[in-house]
Amino acid sequence: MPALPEVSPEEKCADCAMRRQGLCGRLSEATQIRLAQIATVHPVSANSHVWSVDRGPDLVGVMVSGCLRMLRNGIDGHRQICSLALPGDIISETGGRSLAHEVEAATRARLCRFDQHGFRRLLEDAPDLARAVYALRVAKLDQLRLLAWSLGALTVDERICAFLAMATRFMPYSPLPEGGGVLTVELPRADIADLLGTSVETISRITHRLAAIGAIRILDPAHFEIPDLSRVVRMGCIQDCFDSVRFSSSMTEWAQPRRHTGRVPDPALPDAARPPLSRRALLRVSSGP
Amino acid sequence: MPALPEVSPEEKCADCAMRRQGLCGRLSEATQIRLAQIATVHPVSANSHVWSVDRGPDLVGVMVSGCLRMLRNGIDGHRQICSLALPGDIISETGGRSLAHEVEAATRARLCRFDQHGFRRLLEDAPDLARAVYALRVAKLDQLRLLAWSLGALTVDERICAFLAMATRFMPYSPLPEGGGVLTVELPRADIADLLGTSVETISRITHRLAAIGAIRILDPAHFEIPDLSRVVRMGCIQDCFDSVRFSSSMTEWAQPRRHTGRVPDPALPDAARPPLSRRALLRVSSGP
DNA sequence: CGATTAATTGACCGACTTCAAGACATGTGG
DNA sequence: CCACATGTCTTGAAGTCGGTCAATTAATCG
Repeated sequence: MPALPEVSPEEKCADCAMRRQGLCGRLSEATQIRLAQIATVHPVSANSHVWSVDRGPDLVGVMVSGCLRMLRNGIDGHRQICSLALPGDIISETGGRSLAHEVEAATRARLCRFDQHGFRRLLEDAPDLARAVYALRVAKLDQLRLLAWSLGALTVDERICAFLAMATRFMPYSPLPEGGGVLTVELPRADIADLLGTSVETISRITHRLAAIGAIRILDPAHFEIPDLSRVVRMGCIQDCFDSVRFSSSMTEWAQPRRHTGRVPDPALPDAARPPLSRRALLRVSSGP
Repeated sequence: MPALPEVSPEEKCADCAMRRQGLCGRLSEATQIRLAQIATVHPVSANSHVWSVDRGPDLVGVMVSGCLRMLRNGIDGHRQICSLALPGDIISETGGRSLAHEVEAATRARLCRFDQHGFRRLLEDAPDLARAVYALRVAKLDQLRLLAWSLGALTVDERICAFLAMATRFMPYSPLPEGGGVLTVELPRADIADLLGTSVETISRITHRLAAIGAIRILDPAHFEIPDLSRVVRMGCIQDCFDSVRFSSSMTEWAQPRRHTGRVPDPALPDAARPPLSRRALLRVSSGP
């Protein structure tokens, strides 16, 4: 790598899509700058192994783009994804005493990694960072409870509906003028299956069954049109928590108000950060029913 | 209630079994005393409703004895227990934005409740309390990951073995001189079923199948003799994490060393805190093979 | 354009749920 | 002390959801 000119911490984060969301979005300007000093962005290719409890060094950082999967393998190769790390989410994997699991890239991703010791020091020193980390952890706990509940109490059909509905909250979702919207599921079928405790075949069968009854339209394997989101929410039995479960990618519901930053926040940014729909999907959408 | 004589905070906790375990066990003497000032112990009868996300006021406290279940109902009455609160565990349920769930007493229990505002103030003021709460939350996250994994990746048989094995870590377990030990499962079958995402019938069938192959002996519905724990661990596919997952009831593995308290810690206390085996179970145990 | 991977579709079958009834323990009141 | 009621646990029989295996189609990429 050629030696780049020195970049001030402020500039480093200037064009980062996650600057006002997730972990960083909950930090004061001052803490953000101090964090930037110990941060480096790492690109990660899809399906690459990011960390494992056995031999990995400690890993602390925040997701910038893409998606990681935290999973645990069963004896027979049966995998269960326990958590997804989405843009804005904090990654904090410390070796040693913990449930054995691995962290892999589900898609191509970028991870903003922090120096381990620097982060620990900053954690002691900056109460807003400590609070942000704590809040994100509490949110993850809720997400995990939801997952455990759906795995234990819902049928596969219901789980898939619940997933599709929730995915509109943490994955690219473009509302359509006629109502409803187009959901871009950035995960391959195998990962959805491993998350929902089922098989790719069942996912396929059920999504097509959902399409048959008009609950969704399958534009292509990664794009679903949802004409009536509330219907899918109901089919997933998550009416009671659809709005209240929090994801770091959707900051609107977080209790803490946005701080005054001295600049006018750019409302277009969150949408611009999303990858555009594929050509084909756009075609199918614009030539809708 | 007759007016009791004033009790100093120190005396209040003097004979509490959880004094050196769980949340309280991780606090400095000073913080413990300050916490005692805002604490009151509440007995809870089995199956009583302790809290629900809808209408309950905020609830903060620590389990002293017994067991609570945190659960979520499905549309058809299908319930999933997402977490168990065991002695030493912190209970901290704040209303409002959160995954809708309920907290019920799985057994007769005692809950040491803290004044909400006092606790929040103490949390800001005492870093050891904040650390303890954080550590317990991280542990719960691990437990929940384990649950999600077992629900998604394991067969029912494996889940039951994993549960029985883990239960030796967080429920009364008396090692026997000949090796193995007797596990007291304080939960009724219905709760085990709701935790493992199965039915009481299947639990019954599989435990008896396990007994048939000699993996366990059923002394009575609540007492299982486990001749070879490592075998059950292997059958539950949790070799890799059996020792490392932490529970507040088993403090030995926690990283933080016990603080100097000025008294010799009583090694008999943890065992004495456990309820004794029933008469019948003792009979069957002593007249073993 | 072939080669590789991902997604779909079909057929089969077995594990687990469900429904229903029996066994067992515990408690209550006469 | 027994009869009766209640709740928990166990056992049996039938039906089905959903996983596995195998084959086909579609998408992706040198």
